[in-house]
Amino acid sequence: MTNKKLTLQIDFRSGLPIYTQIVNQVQAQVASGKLKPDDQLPTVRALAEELRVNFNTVARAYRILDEARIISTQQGRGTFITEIPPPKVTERLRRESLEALTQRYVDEAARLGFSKGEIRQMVSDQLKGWNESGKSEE
Amino acid sequence: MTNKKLTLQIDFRSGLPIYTQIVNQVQAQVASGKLKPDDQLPTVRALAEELRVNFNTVARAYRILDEARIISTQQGRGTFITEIPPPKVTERLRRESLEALTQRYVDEAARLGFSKGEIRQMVSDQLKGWNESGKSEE
DNA sequence: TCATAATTGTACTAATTGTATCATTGTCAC
DNA sequence: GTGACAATGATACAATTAGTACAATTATGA
Repeated sequence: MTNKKLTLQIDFRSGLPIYTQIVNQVQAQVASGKLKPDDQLPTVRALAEELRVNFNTVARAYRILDEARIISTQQGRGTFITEIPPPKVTERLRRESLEALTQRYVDEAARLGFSKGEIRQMVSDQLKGWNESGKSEE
Repeated sequence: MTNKKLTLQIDFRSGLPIYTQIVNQVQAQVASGKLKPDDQLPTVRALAEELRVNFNTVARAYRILDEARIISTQQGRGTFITEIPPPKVTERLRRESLEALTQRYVDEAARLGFSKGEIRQMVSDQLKGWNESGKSEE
């Protein structure tokens, strides 16, 4: 399912900024599994109209969620839920997830005619230029 | 062989514009030798239908490839892979293709919280169970 | 041969979507 | 009251994809 209704309840008198409420509720729905990876969120304008707020407010919420890697916004395309970073999944699921991702990569590289050696070398090179701890939490 | 099937994998949510994905993959297949000089690519409309995108999106990709002298588009005739570019260029394209593909993979794995060691290990494992011969299967 | 249709890429425009910048409003400390 | 700051809104912009009309080439058939 790519497109979700995304039912949000905005309380205009709660004192909480609207964009914060949007952030919180989207976050909650992702956490609860109501929103799943690759689900497409409403456009900033559509959601804004539904909530009767300015679309910049929605955009602001989306930007915060994007920076938090919860969603991925793409100009001209739309906004999508990213894959859940596995914090609490089992080790087995974690492994399977990496396995699937890697298999897609290797298959694709093979399809493009690259050899084992080339692939191994390139992965090695890319990993070299990457500071392990820096999960880019800046 | 004049006409190729041109199997492309478009990921509509990868963040990369569709036309960019087409460019990258054609480029990679040319570099890898999977597509050879004088091979005819699908028409913009045919490829567009297959990929379920607008034909202008394919046309845009073709135009970029044309400007890069990788393909030659001829109004009313079709689109063809150009003569062999200098080996220097092919080698560069080849490397760039794999580099881009690998970077996407590593970035994604990193984003999901996997460590360098885990990634390296998984790639190594996947490569092990793969018989090298599959280089140019047709 | 010539006329005409079909095929193929091109050009221009429109629609959809998110982004950037600045203005307005409202609240709170002083 | 005044100034500072945060939240929201208004406006213009940029990126991507789609729609429509057209031009060049090739195929077809009288």
